[in-house]
Amino acid sequence: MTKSPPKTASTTLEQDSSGFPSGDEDHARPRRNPTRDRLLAAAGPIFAQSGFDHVTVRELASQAEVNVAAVGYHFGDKLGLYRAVIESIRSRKDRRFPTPDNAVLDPRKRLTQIVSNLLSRMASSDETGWETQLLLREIQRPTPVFEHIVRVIFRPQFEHLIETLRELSQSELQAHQLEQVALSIVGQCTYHATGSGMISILISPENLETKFNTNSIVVHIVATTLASIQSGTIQDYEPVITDFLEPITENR
Amino acid sequence: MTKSPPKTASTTLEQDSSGFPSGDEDHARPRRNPTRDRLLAAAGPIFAQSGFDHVTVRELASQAEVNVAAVGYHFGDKLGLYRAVIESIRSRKDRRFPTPDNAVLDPRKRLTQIVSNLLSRMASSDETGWETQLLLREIQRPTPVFEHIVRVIFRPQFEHLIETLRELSQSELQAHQLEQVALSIVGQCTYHATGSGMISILISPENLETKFNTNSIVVHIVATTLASIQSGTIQDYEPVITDFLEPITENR
DNA sequence: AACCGTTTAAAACAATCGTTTGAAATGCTG
DNA sequence: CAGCATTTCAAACGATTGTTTTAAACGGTT
Repeated sequence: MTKSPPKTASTTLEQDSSGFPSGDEDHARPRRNPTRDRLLAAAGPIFAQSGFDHVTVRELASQAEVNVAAVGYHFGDKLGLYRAVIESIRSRKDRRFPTPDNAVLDPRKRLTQIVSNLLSRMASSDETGWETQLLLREIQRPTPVFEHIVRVIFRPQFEHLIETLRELSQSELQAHQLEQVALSIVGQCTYHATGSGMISILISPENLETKFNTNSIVVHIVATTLASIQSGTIQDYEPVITDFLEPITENR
Repeated sequence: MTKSPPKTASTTLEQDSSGFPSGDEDHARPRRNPTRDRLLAAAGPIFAQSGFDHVTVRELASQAEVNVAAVGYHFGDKLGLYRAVIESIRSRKDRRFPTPDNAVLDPRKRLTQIVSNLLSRMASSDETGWETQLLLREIQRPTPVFEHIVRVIFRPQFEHLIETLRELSQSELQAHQLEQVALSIVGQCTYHATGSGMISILISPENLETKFNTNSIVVHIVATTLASIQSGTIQDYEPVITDFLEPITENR
């Protein structure tokens, strides 16, 4: 009864559909604490590698060289620590890419840059890689933090990608077509990251090294994207394929 | 000591790097047994929905209305039951698609059929849907069965897709380019299946229903694929994008 | 009906999970 | 140094996991 943890546990029912600060709270809230920081720093890569469910608090505490009870004391529970990791990712991203309007660049080069950043950070688990991998795991197996992540992290990047595609298509594509192209890009990048285990079995080792490294895949994704959004292609093919489609599917 | 389970547990170290029959074993091995069949039938959709790790043997036994000990008795352990589910998928697939050479069809229509089958089976979890979803989970989080699945289930479909793309490209693309295009297709289908939760947040509800149903996505994927493999497009774009790429990435 | 191998059933097993406890250690203010 | 809040620690809690145990029920053969 004599103790008062700095953060209450998240066992209480959620009042705002996400356990994150709404923006108008006391700033500098994450107080400097050696064990708290050590735990927070160690938790990110561990969560990214194994996913929230498969990570044990004992593994977190062991890697951070703190006591297991430190998780409950500083973050309420395991999910609270996970939320703090997500928040650290967001604040770090905002600090590094404050305003993503480098609109002066050639849009084709900008698209290449987006894809390259996306894919290279997904590929290897280096310093910045674990953040992207953690977000990837959130797509594959959503936690209670999922919706919050999509709104504050994914949506801005998604709209930035769509804006780049809009310039490239010279306003010839409708909004939903731009969204489809954007999702195709993200989907291909995601697949090359999560499906690398299968790809390395399906592709011959020599081609895997020379033709399926990160740069080659970036070139392929950007090339096919540019080919598909150049004038007329999608519009020309759509009715043909729709004819193919109708006789083989019965529902909808 | 008086009992002799039909299947020994897989606790012994693996002798063949996969716990599956090598092909020259006694046929008709899966003997008819009501509780065994009931357990096997119930396990498939459950594994598909939650993944191997998150499924408890008590949930399996409860859904199948059998005792928990039946898992250990008939399949050795939980992984043995999972292996039996995989084997049932494979044998069922071989029976339904004995020889996939419907080469008389228009290759464009054949491609549309492949994508439509892939995507529609990924989308909904109906009778045939759980099989594809189980294989999807295997890609996202591989179990000890992963490599076996890739070799006996994924590789044939992958080569069928590549063969169709080869006909479409009229031998203008190299082998690795066909593989890249095939992976792009599979990647987009996979993403629309696994990332549906995120897509439904990013896309407006009206567009989600009219422009992002299964058929619309099939049309878009096939259209962009056809656009990218028509003569000259990839070859024309590759050097340009490679120039974009070099000044922004430093490694390799 | 008696036998016997096969199958089922309830209960318990050991291990591990997230979380909590209560006391000891620490840090800071007076 | 005394006093007190904060933080750390080892230990244990209750719940849940996959698996095993032991006996009862079943099914076919003699």
